Amino acid sequence: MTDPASVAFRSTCPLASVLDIIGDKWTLVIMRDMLAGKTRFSEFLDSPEGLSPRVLSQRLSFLESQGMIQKVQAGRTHPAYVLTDKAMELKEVGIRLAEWGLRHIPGRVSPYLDKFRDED
Amino acid sequence: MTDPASVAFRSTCPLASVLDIIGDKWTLVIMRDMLAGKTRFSEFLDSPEGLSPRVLSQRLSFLESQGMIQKVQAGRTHPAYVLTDKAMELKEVGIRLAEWGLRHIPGRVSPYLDKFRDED
DNA sequence: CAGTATCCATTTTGATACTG
DNA sequence: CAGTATCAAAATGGATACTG
Repeated sequence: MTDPASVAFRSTCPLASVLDIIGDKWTLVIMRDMLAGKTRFSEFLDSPEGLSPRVLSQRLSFLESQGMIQKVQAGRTHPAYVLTDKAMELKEVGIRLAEWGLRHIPGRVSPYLDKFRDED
Repeated sequence: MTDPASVAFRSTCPLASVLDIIGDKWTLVIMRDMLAGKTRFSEFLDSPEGLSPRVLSQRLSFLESQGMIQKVQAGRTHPAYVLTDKAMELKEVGIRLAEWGLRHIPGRVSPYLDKFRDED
């Protein structure tokens, strides 16, 4: 794996630094979709949140540069994006965030959460 | 930004919706400082990440409108901001994010993490 | 001290057209 | 299909002066 590209970390605080990598509204959504089995560019574009190809492309590149995802392309097939082990270590955090959302935000619906939990 | 903000949720997904509330680079940093015992406006401004009074004010108002923090003002004393129980339920998530940062981002330093862990 | 107001630069985004 | 290019619009941010 290549060295992660440098990020302009605001401090040496580990929490703030993690946020410098995944602290936005899109990154964990993309990772959620990967966890749900999506691998292709067009599949991510189809998410209900509706992100643009521009933003998706930017996030994928950045996440790859940070060693969070890997772009796999075998021959002439469609590229597949998969989470690295490093990123998978955030799965539990994602589940807990979603559970918090279910508890505290009315009207949330989660078809996949039970499935994710069971895989642990 | 004084209106009791309703959030423009992008979807009914609980994870995406949580990110619509705390999905940025500043919110969890402010909550971290509250967890560390800070309660006052000027204390938050002193954080090593260096946020402006403008951003701080915006985030505090929004978080209060979302029931994440409470502004406590007794008489003529300085206002104190404290996390609600609802927000405290994200403490464990914050700890896990910080631990991930310590493991995967070189050079991170965390004087308070052990303390936070012990309080659980 | 606790914020708010202002000004302005930078970033981010959306929509969409376009290319291999 | 998998992106990139482009352009305008909007959100966000920093710095700082200012008020009760």
